[in-house]
Amino acid sequence: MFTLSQLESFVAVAETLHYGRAAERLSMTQPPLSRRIQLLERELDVELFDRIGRSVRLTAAGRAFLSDARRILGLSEQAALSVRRVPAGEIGTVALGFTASSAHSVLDDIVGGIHTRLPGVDLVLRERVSGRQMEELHSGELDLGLVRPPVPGTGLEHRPLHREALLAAIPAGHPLAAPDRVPHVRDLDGEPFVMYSPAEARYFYEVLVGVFRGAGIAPWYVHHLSQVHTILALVRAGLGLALVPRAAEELGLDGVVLRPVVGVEGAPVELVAAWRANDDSPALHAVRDLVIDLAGRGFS
Amino acid sequence: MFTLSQLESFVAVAETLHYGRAAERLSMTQPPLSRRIQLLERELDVELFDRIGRSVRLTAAGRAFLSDARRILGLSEQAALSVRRVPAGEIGTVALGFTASSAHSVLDDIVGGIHTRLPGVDLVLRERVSGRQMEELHSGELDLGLVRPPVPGTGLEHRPLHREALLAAIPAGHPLAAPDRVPHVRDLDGEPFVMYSPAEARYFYEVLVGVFRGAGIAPWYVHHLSQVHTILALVRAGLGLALVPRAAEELGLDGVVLRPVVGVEGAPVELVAAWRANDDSPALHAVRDLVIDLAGRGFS
DNA sequence: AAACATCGATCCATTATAGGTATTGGTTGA
DNA sequence: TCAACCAATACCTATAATGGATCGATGTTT
Repeated sequence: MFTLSQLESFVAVAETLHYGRAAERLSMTQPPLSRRIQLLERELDVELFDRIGRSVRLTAAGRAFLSDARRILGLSEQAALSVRRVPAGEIGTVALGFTASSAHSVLDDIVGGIHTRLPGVDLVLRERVSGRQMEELHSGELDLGLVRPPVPGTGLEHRPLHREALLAAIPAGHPLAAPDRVPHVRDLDGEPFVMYSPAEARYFYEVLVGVFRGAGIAPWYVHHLSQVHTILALVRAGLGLALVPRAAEELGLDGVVLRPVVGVEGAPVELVAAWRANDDSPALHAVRDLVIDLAGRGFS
Repeated sequence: MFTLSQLESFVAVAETLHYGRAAERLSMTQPPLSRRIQLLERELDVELFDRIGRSVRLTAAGRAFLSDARRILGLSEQAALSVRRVPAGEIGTVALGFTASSAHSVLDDIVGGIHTRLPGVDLVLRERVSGRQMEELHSGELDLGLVRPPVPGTGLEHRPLHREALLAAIPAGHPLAAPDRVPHVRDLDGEPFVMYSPAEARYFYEVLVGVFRGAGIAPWYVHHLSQVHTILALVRAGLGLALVPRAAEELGLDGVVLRPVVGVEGAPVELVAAWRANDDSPALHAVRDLVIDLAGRGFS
């Protein structure tokens, strides 16, 4: 196989059609350049130049090979440059998992921020429930996950990103939705309630169970669902009340009123970023640092 | 800049993840292979492998570089193979000129023959009158021309390809078109006649003038045109008679009858191939030889 | 736990390759 | 015909690549 320096030499001679000047351009003397071209021609088993007298001309084969040589040299230069950008995290692929509920709050900002500040990073987005994300983080199918706590301490690191309040979702005509009415947790006691599924949305289920237990009440669970927009649809249909994260406001659903609830203060819904502790992918580091930085700024 | 053998070594180690086996595959011993990879890493200023204990793993940069390395090696191999095919004429570009009239006879066979028997040759087709083709052959804009004689002897070589008969084009209702009638040249004397243009179709003009002079007749030129299909359109419209090459039968125009004419025997319309005498392009040689070969078989 | 096997890195002597200087031979232009 | 030019050649030197022996570290076996 020929060498890249042979290609460089060939291109230089092909462009100058003068061994002396080509050698000068290559910072060498003319005799070894002649030898290099000869070796390249022997290697390819093809005449690249016509040496008629003291004039040098490309043969048809030389013309054909010139464009290939330029392409190979260009690719090589490109590869050398871009591989240097990998350890800086500017280039790479990151598989990002997210829960359906986080898609309504922080995902837009994260994807947008990566697109503008890490344009060389390819994001692969996968919607998964938190448990499945943990599994796939371990197996390597995911590099970074946006999950609900808790994160088991075996091989995964994590960091809180975001806390959200819970709001009551009330059908528009319902008495609790009256403008002068301030809903209280106790108002939910015994009421029909659209609950999260303990299997597919275990985190929300447990958060709500904790809230109800703390308040000493017991709503009447008429349905168990996992997706916020489905829950709101049932609320609008009048099947019951619900508690949903504040980000549900972004959905802008008519016919449902979202109200703070006395006794459900604070921001009990937490979102954390999780990743493999031993993952040394520079692109992951860059993305993770960016996500944490965005979280610190409140995901403007 | 790195070398291609460094890339080969890198790919071998990346695929085996074992310096010893990779060295074996490269027909060398392990120490110089270690050094090659180290030099490549120093050249790129990037760690390509993690040597943890006695296991070798690709880094993120190594994975990114692997695909580039494979592409560069593949291109190089491809370039080395294809440049060998150039001198055989199997690869290259040939600019082929042709007259409008030859498009109706031999061009299909030529283009088809090149496509099947010289699939690596790119044909650039240009319709030009014969005179312009000669100019562009000299200037290098064309490599091969399908022209009408004569070809001036300065720097161009040529070879006859094809001879064609002239047929009379007669409107369907005309007395000469009657099935039992055999047209004779003298029938054209003084008749309205759609003539070739002496400027744009000089060859046909001169051939017809020669025919009429030999027969001692003088048709009445009602139009001067250069394209066969335009001439036939005027004949169909009843503006006059015409003489056209037999290939006009391919046009299959209704309303016009094509008939042999007594006194215009033989095949007076000649087509020749012409090319630069000093052109050493292998692709041109291959195409020219193929065209001549096809001509010898009568363009089946 | 200790001996052993495995594997990549290092050291060193040898060989091969590439580069430079001087020169030749052929071609072009004055 | 002579001089200038240019690529090719010959020859020598310097640099770099190779291979054998060995080291050091890391798992593995008994």
